[in-house]
Parts: sequence; structure tokens; C-alpha cells
Amino acid sequence: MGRRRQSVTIKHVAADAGVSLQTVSRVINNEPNVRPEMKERVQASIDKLGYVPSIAAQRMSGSRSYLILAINDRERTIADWKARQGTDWVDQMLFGGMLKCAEYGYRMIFELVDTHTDHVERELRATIAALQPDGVILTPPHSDNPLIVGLLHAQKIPFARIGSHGGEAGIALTMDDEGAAARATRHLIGLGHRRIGFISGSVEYDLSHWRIDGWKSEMAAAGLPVEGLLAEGDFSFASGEAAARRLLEGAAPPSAIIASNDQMSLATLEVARERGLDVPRDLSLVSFDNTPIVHFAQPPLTAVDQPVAATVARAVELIIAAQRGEKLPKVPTVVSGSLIERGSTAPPPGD
Amino acid sequence: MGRRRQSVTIKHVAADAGVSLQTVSRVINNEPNVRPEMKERVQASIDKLGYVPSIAAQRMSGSRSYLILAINDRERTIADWKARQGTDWVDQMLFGGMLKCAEYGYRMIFELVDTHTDHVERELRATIAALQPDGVILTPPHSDNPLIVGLLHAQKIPFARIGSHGGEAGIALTMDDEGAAARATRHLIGLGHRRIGFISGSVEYDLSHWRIDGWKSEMAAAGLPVEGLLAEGDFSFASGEAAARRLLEGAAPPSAIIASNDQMSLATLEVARERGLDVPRDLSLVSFDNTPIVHFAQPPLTAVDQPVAATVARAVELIIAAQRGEKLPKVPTVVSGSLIERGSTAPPPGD
DNA sequence: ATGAAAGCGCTAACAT
DNA sequence: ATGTTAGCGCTTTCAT
Repeated sequence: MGRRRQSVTIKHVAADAGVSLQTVSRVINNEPNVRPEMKERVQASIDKLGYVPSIAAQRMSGSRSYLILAINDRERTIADWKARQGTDWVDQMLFGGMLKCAEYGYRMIFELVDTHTDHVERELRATIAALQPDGVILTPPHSDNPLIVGLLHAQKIPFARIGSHGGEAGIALTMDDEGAAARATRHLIGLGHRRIGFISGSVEYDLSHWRIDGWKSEMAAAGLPVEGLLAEGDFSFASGEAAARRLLEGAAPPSAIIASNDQMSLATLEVARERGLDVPRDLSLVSFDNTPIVHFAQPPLTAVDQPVAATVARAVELIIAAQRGEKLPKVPTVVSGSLIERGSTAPPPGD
Repeated sequence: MGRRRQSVTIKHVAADAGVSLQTVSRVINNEPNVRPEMKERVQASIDKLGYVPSIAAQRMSGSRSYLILAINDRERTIADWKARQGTDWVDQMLFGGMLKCAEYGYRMIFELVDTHTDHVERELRATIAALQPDGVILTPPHSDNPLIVGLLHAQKIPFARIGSHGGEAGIALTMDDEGAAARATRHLIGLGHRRIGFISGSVEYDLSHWRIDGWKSEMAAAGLPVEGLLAEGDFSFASGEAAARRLLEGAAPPSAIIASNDQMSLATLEVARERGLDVPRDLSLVSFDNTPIVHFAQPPLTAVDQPVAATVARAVELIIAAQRGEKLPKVPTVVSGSLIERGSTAPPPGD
């Protein structure tokens, strides 16, 4: 294939406007030291010729790349894509991230990176070298991967850590997992429940612990026990089934269960059905994530929404601010999701 | 923010290996005229230093950008993201496209472009100027937008037109809409249905016509009538409801309906329920697209799968082939989806 | 306030 | 088979 060169370059604009390249560059980048009339003249040429700067050239000459890289865990993302269960985490990331980037003249690039392999660092380093992004958005479990965090910190690339309470490096953002779990628990307590079970996610994820904490502290605040009411899952349907069985087969089973994601909630619903328990009459159920499938469950699930789009959008804003050298909050930015009440929660039996 | 320059460049590698830049370049690009031992030595330095070429610099010097741009209709995509109905078209595009790109050392960039505005051309031109992609993947309705097709053709950028029978320009790929509709029809005829209704999608999309054609020709082949059995929708739930009513309120209602997407199928299911019709006992239903929600419908819907991931993957292969100057098929590439039988189809009442 | 020169990292074209 | 040169489009010096 033949060389494909830029059709309209800064040179054409400069020639058309009868000014130097530098002046055009100043106009493009909104720099000072250009007289308004000059600026106008140059802008007119830009519009007339339909000129758009080449990101490659901008990047080459050492300025911004206007690219923000968002990375997800490869394994889990591909598993979701294959399963086709309607998980829309990626969609919501793009929704929040791409649109916010566009507002600032940036572009979001979505990539997959393996967290687990020993060559995470090499993989990420390669992507960064190739793309030269102005910022990086990390999602769990990358957000707390010390190799990744260390690399980004060393390279001085602004980066957001979604679902992380952070540390020294990077910009931490959380979706208020602890608060959300507390709200879910409070909702159930308000309905009259006293034995509220909790199915946690994989302990590899910090957010699993935060959710447990929110539930525990709310239970404690209401003077309710938690012994025998916690079951560990790993976010998979199968693990949810097993956890629900453990909870419901006990001597004093809960009248309500909070499960740490939608798959495990669906599994719990299934186990309840098996055991002849009607939801919400015999068992109330609150889910986490609020992915599309919750509308389609029977009954539709009351769920804590994960504000993925809003959080990623905020991450973009913070990265761009950091990039501009603005001061950033030292504490994690919290974007809270709300509890969406649907048909899976009701007062406990006999209430 | 300070200049962030490439940490390891081709120069470092050249110095380390004690060769010229050009030799390193040849090794990177797998070009001939490098002695094996030389190649090995250079590769060793590359590995040692962890060198990765800068895409920006590669692009600047007139070679490939290793970027393939995939564009979707902005309005429809954002509507899907907002609705959170589990539509996973974007996910499947990324699934097929990103992974296939990675195999070839390319990268897929996903973008949204407004088809309807008068500045489509300006918008796309800007994206192309900024990114300099080596190829573009168009999805409906962009695939048949003459402005877009013309622009890409003029710029000599290889591009794929998904869901298009094509024309002179670009690489056309279809998901065998006509064949799929025929298969769905045949399935119902095989079950004993004789009055099979069809709810079409928006006529703005060519594929709507192809699906109608597939249904009509199969009906004709079986000697069955189609009069009064076609209702037009626009892919929305509301339009599906209206269409289903028109079909079911007639004097001789169909015993089976094929709807051109999942939303309209769900709407049909709803209308059937309203009218006291049990699916599949009183009415059989076949859907198109097979997005995640079909599993969760009651009953789960028999549906024609849209092989989005496979089609996009194929598009990537064809673009890269074109880019390398290989010969391409003149006829549209067909990637067929299969009919997934679930619980919404059965023999007609009284059979 | 504007312009000229140098260089970013890489590859095509042209030596050798 | 390998090296040298020039230049991609832009922004950074550094003049003026």
C-alpha cells in the first residue's frame, strides 16, 4: 500500500493564512501571544481547509497524545463476552469514558491486560510505549496490582484506580461499596428483617471486604448478629449456588440475603426456588451491580446500582486535571450508587 | 506536565546491538535482507531493553499505524447504553475485533459517529486525520452511507461494510440475513405452521428487506400465502407491540411470528400474554439477534443468532489483507448465524 | 506578538 | 546485507 500522508497539514494552513507554522500551532493549542485578529484569520483557514492536527505528529513533538487508555482484566472480560449474560460493565465504561473524553478533545482507548501472568508489566509497558497515552484508567483487579501501579507511577503517567482506596500513587475512586452494602442492609432491617445473610465476592478483590464491612457495621449498629450469616463466593453463579445453600440449609436460616453481584443473586433465587421458598414472600434478596439481567429475573431484583459510567467519567476528568498540573484530592473520590427497589424485597414472613 | 519521551528508542537498540537504525527497523518489521545472526543479535537487544516501537513515530514516517477504526452509530449506541437492556452488540464487536487485531499486532479503536447529521463527513474526516487508521470497519447504518463510503474510497483507506451487500467500494460482509430468515421460516413450516407472520425492522436498513425476502421466498417455496402477514416495525419495543397487535388482531391471525429483533420479539410476547395466548402453545415466536435477554424471557426465545464477533473478526482479516495488497473477493463475504432453538416454538394449536 | 530552526522516533529511498 | 540521508507533521526552544 502506498504512503498515505496527511492531506491537510499545518503547513497548508500556514500558507493559506499567510503566517508561520508556529502561529498556527499557537492557535490550535489556544496559547497566548496571538492577536485576536490573527487568531481569527488562522481559524478561518483551518475551517476552510478542514484541518485537523495529526495526533501522531503532536505526540512525536512531545506534546499530549490526547489518548486515555482504559484497561480491563482480559480473562474476566473475555469470559463475560463469551457468556453473553448481559453484563454491561464494558459498555458502561465506554459510555462514561468515551463521552467525557470527547468533551475535552480526548479519545479513550479500551484495552485488555492480563493481571495474573508474570508479564503484566511487559504487556502494559508495550501498550504504553506504542500508544503514549496521556493517562490510564485502571479497573479491578488492576487497580491494586502493585506492578501496574508501580510502573505507572514510575513513568509519571496520571492514572485513576477505580474501585481502590488507593495509597500513595494514582487517583483513587470508589463506588462506595461499604456505604452501598450498609444501605442495602438498612433497607432490609427497615422492612423488619433480623437475620440477614451476606454472600461475599472473591476475597481477591478489596471491594468484597468493604461490602462485608458495610453489612457488618450496619448489623452491629442495629444490634443484630452476623454469626453464621456470611458465605464466601467468587462472583460466579456456581459459587453463589453453593453459598446460598450453606446459608439456607443452616439451623436458623436468614429471612433475607444480600449477594455481592447479580450472578450470585440469580443463583440464590434458583436455590430458593428449589427449596420451595418464594421470593420475596419467604426470602428477600438484594443484589449488587444492577446489570441488565436483574430486570428480567422473576421477580425483578432489588439491587445496588454500580455507577460505572459516572465513575469512569469522573476518572477522565481527574486525569485531565492532573495532566494539566491541577491539584488533586488526596482522599479517594467517592461516586455512590443508589439502591434500586424492585420486587425481590418485602417484610419477612410472619411480619 | 513535562515532556514524556520514549524511554527506549530504536537508537538505544541500535547502539546496544552495534548496528544502524535501519537494521533495527528491518528486524522490527520482519523485512528481508537481514542475516539470521544479525537478526538474532538485534532481537536480543530489543528484548533486553524492552523496546517497543512508537506507533506515532511509525505512522509519522509514513508506514502503517497499526490502528483499525470501528465506528458505530452514535445515537443508537448511546440509546442502548442508556437503556441497559443487555444489548451486547458493542461487546461482541470488541470481542471479535480486538482479539483478531491483537493476533496481527494491530489495535482496534472504537468510535461513535452520527450518521444523520450533515457533518458526518467532517466528523469522520477529523477522526481519520487524527488517528490515521490503516482500516475502518463500518456497521449499519454507516455501511451504506454514501458520504462515508465515498470519503473512505477517495482516501483509499481499506474499509469493511458490515451488513451491506456492497457495491463498487469497500469490503462487504453480511450475516446472511436472507438465509437466516429463510431458516427461521423453514423451522416453523417444519413444525406444521402455515400462517407465519413477520415483523420487519426499520426499512432504513437494507437488512430489513433481506430478511423479508428470506421469509417471503421460503413461504412461496412452501406454497404458503404472505398477504396480511407482514407488519413493519422500527426495531423498538413500542413498534413491535403495534406490529404484533396488527398481526394478531386480524381475521386470520398467524400461528407463528418471526420478529426482526429481540426487543420486538419481547413486545410480541407481551402482546400475546395480554391476549391470553400462551407461547409456544398458541403462538410460536422466533426472534432475531439472540442478545442476552432472550435467555431470560419466559419462555426463552428461539432466535437467529447474529454472529457479530465472527463477522467483525473476518472484517479485520480482510482489511489487513487489503492493506497488504492481497486480492479480495468481489462478492460479499457471508458469515452465517445459526438458529438457536429454545422454548418459544412448537407445533401450531390443534396439530 | 510573531517567526525560524531544531528535533521527536521512525521508515523509504538511496547508497555502498 | 547493511548503512546514510532525508523527511513525515508538529511543538519546542530560541530569536526577533
